[in-house]
Amino acid sequence: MSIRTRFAPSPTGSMHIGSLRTAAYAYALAKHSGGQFLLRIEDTDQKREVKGATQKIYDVLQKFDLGWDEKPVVQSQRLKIYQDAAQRLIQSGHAVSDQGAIRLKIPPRETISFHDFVLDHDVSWKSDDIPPAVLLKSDGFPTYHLAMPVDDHDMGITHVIRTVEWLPSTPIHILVFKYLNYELPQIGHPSAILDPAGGKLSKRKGNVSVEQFLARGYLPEALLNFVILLGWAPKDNRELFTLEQFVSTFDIKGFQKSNPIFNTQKLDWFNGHYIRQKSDTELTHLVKPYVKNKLSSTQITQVIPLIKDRLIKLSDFDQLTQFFVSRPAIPPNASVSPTHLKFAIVNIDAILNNEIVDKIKSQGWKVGDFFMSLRIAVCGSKFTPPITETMLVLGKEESLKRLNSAIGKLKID
RNA sequence: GGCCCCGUCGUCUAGUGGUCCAGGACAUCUGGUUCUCAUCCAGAAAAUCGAGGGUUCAAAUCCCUCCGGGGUCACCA
Repeated sequence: MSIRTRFAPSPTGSMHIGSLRTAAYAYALAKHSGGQFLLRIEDTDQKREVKGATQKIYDVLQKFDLGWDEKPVVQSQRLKIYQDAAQRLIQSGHAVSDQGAIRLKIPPRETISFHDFVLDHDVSWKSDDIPPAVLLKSDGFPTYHLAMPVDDHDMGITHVIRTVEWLPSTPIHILVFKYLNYELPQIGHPSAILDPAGGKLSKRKGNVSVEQFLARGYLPEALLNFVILLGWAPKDNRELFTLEQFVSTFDIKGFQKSNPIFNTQKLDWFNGHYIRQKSDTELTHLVKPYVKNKLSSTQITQVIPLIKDRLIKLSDFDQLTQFFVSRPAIPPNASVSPTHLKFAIVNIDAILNNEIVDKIKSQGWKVGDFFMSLRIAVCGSKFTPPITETMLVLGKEESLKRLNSAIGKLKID
């Protein structure tokens, strides 16, 4: 029998980075063995539902190539099914009406346990510790505790992957599966991502939405690679994974049981790495939505090779190329030699043709010193891409203007 | 507080009784390449394996207690 997993988000806003990770795990578990990865929209709380959120879920999954099989199941379209299930539970004596809602009846003095395939051991509870959870709300909508067993059964889910915060309510679900005469699927609880400040990573504490990371210039492949390694690792210490590679090496034995802290330093490294993997053409295309300064399309194309090794996020583009659009101010106390600049003006063609080094040396100057003078005069910064190449992109005319302007300013000072 | 989960370098982790005085990656530091920065390459520092007891010839690996972290106790998921 093939493995069937599902990703079951609630459409309550933009997708959480942790949800992306859970989706990737569920996807990999299914696809590793050629199974199916299904999608379910858990929209049973009318108050929390956000319009457009469902579409966002589809968009994000597609952006990360986490394609799902079959038609997504939408819980709000299955109300009758849940209501019938609740009635059956009442009839079999396992649920009771309570002020318009229907609650699960908890059997006394029983031990409820299951084998968690992520934790890799049994977890058990005394039934007396379990609360009589509401299964069907008075508005006729099911709670998660009813909808999850019913849907996972109907969808033929074989393996449920959800983060540890669900572990405490698992005995409720086990009971519902049992009383509905449904076979219990395999259930596994990967760790929950923790906030660096403590507690679980939440929207209130910072940037946790996938959209925001994308908007800040992180590549999907970098985000995915980063996130799958928060709580999962292969036995051979590999770090770089495409989705396909992740799927093929995925193994439930790779789950780490402790909760990882969401430290994004490594994400930056992944992002820089994947940016450098791109061709100049691809990168030019990718960076365009982030270009807010006034560089023309041609200029962007010319500049990309110069800044490729310096980009950490796509959104760094403007900052790294600022001196292309605005004439820089010469920083005070900058060590710029007017003699260097005059020499550069006279020899501008040699500079642009990359034939200047010997001439610098024959002047008895250090090559580095000379270029630093140019760098500061032309870009107003001590840190830039190679200055000759930068001037080439700037053009002869603009380069001369800046050199002359710098000389003028230096004289005034 | 009750119940439940977890505890290896700052961070993500490898490790399932001996080959571990614990390996990799990020971050950090140093050196090399380079016209600066960055990239790239090389190297260093960094974990008494949460603590204390056991079991064993032998424990990061098994057991117990404690401590610490996290989750959950909604007609939210």
